[in-house]
Amino acid sequence: MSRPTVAGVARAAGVSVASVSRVLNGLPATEEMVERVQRAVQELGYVPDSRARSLKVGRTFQLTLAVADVGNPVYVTMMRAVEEVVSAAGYRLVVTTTGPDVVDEVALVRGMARGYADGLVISPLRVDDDLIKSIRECEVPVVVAGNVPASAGVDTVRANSPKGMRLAVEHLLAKGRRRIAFVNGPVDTVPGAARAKGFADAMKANKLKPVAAVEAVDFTFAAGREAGRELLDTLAGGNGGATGKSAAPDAVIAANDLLAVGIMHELAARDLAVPADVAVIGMDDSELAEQSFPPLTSVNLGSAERGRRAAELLLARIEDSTRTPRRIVVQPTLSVRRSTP
Amino acid sequence: MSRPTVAGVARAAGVSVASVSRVLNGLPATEEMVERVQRAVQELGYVPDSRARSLKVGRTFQLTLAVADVGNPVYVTMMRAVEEVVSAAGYRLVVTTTGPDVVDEVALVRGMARGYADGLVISPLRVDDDLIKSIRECEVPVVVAGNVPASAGVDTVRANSPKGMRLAVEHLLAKGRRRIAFVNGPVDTVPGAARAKGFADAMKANKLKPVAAVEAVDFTFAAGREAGRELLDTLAGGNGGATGKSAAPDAVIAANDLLAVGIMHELAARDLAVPADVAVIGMDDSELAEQSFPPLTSVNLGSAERGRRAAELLLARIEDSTRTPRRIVVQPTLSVRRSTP
DNA sequence: GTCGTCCTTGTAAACGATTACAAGAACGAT
DNA sequence: ATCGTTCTTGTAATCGTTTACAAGGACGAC
Repeated sequence: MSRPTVAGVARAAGVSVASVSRVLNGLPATEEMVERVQRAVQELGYVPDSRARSLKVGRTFQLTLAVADVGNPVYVTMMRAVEEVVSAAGYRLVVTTTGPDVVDEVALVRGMARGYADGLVISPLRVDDDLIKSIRECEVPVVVAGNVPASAGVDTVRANSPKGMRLAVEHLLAKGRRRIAFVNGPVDTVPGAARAKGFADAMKANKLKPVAAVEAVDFTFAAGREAGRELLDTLAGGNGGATGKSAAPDAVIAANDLLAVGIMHELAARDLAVPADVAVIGMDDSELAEQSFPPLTSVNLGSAERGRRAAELLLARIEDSTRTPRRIVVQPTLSVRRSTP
Repeated sequence: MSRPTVAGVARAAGVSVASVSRVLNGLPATEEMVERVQRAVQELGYVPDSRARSLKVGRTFQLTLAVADVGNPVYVTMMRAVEEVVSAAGYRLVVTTTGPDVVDEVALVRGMARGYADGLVISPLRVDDDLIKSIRECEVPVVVAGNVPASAGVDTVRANSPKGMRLAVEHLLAKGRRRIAFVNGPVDTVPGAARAKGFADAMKANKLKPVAAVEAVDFTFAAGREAGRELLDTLAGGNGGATGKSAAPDAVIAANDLLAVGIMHELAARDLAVPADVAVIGMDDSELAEQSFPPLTSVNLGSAERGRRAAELLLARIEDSTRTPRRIVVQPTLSVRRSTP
């Protein structure tokens, strides 16, 4: 015996399919009708088929959140915020992961045309014209949690990296650190580029020259550790053979928390104390920042708020597809912990 | 102009809808037919509607992975493994999160009847008869990544917690630690219960008495920290007024990595050195274990392999729904890092 | 030339829901 | 008693696919 359908319920209740559908959707019906249908539904254990329903009504009541890397704790913060907003609005949230390649992101956005969900929040690492084009042409509303050109004409919620960088640099400066190094992620990514520029500007504004800057191969812990190694090796070498503390920076800023934690491991391996010898600042202020040891001072780029606002933007656009695109930028704060003096 | 359908393509190509569908699905057709249809598809930018398709064929080519807490790094390991297997088999993976309540899990499993996906991998924290019943009656195949009674008759892949505990205890013993404390998660959860029993058995087998055991309110970092506080306070009090090191355990085993890291923070706050004063062992061997400082010795309960096997089991059952349920248990190993001597 | 076979293509009926429209019932007002 | 209004219910069309079935064409064998 296969799954009951609305027709089966109708038969069991001795009413028409239309009536069944009506009581199921809370449309007006007599008490007796409601009673009979609900009894039949109970009896048969009927559950409506969402595919059929969404085919007819043109909505799935599902929303998709696409992130590049589930291993990056900044996304769990964002995910929680998005989940909260969309579930309050009666949507299911499904999460998919795209990986670092822009082509996969384009494929995902194009794929939305298949009708998987009513909307998409995407946080792309890399952005190119193809991706922007696919977003503009997407069948369903898309909001970008990240930075795309205003000319793209899409809803976005982004962080203010430059200001975040300024917070970091000035905090270090206030603590008397001036030999500041920077470990970025890949500079061909959107956040990587933004942070590179933000860091350069912040340093210039404070009349500082970076003691070194290295680019990790991605935004992961392993890459951070490797970048830390490279950073410290280079510095030791550049000092004409001097080794160890003398040549080391007295502070390093990392483009995200995973990188920062990787760097702290490398510092520890070289017996450099954090924050006594080297202060470390991360970015994202993810759960990892408080879990790391020492707890990591981190620039809070507002990932929770970005998630929340992105979700709200998406819901608003689903409601009214003609509204003019908004570009929200959320302001950073600094969460000071023990990795800085 | 709205989205093109197969009818639109058929009109544009001057052929029938059946022919369009056939070439789209790779069924035999003349070269010319294929040519014309593909041209029309290109021209109109046609993308098939997966809702309609799956309504007709009864499959969605989506699989769901449901986890309790996206913030727990053990799930990212598992998620990666599942993703790899299912995408290789041509399925999309969607991830949803259930929260800690069993009723939400039941709702999710029941909800699968709506046709969201062709199968489900679920890793429930808490299991009751309702949940088992819902799994057995589920319209789509379900495999449980976790422990449910054999009588439930469902495919499961689970860890061997008792053996894992034995690895942990014996490692500590080999290092000369005998004052072993245990921090568990909620004992009304499946992993909590398994680890409680595993720990007790392992201690007994080695003729040891636990110096203390506390139960955290959940499996999170914050709960670990709080449990660490409670543990150390209790011990200090129980020692008749003596404070600090003398009363402390010389080793702590935690039921997962998040708890372990929380405990390490509390130890640090009390100037207890890891591993010199207190050794710490976590479980799950998640990414957090290598990211923490000092890197955490952790019992690898095989989350990646569990994910992989669970996904394979699911695919196999989708293939053949009559096969007899399998119960796979994957064996633990110990990843020794610097939190133990 | 006729017939049978095989191959390609088209027509129309599903899949399981929602909903426009029509029909019937109930009821009060005239 | 008749009519009009309102309210409830049923019939049937529809969403965008796939696919069973039938029809037509090509071709070789007799």
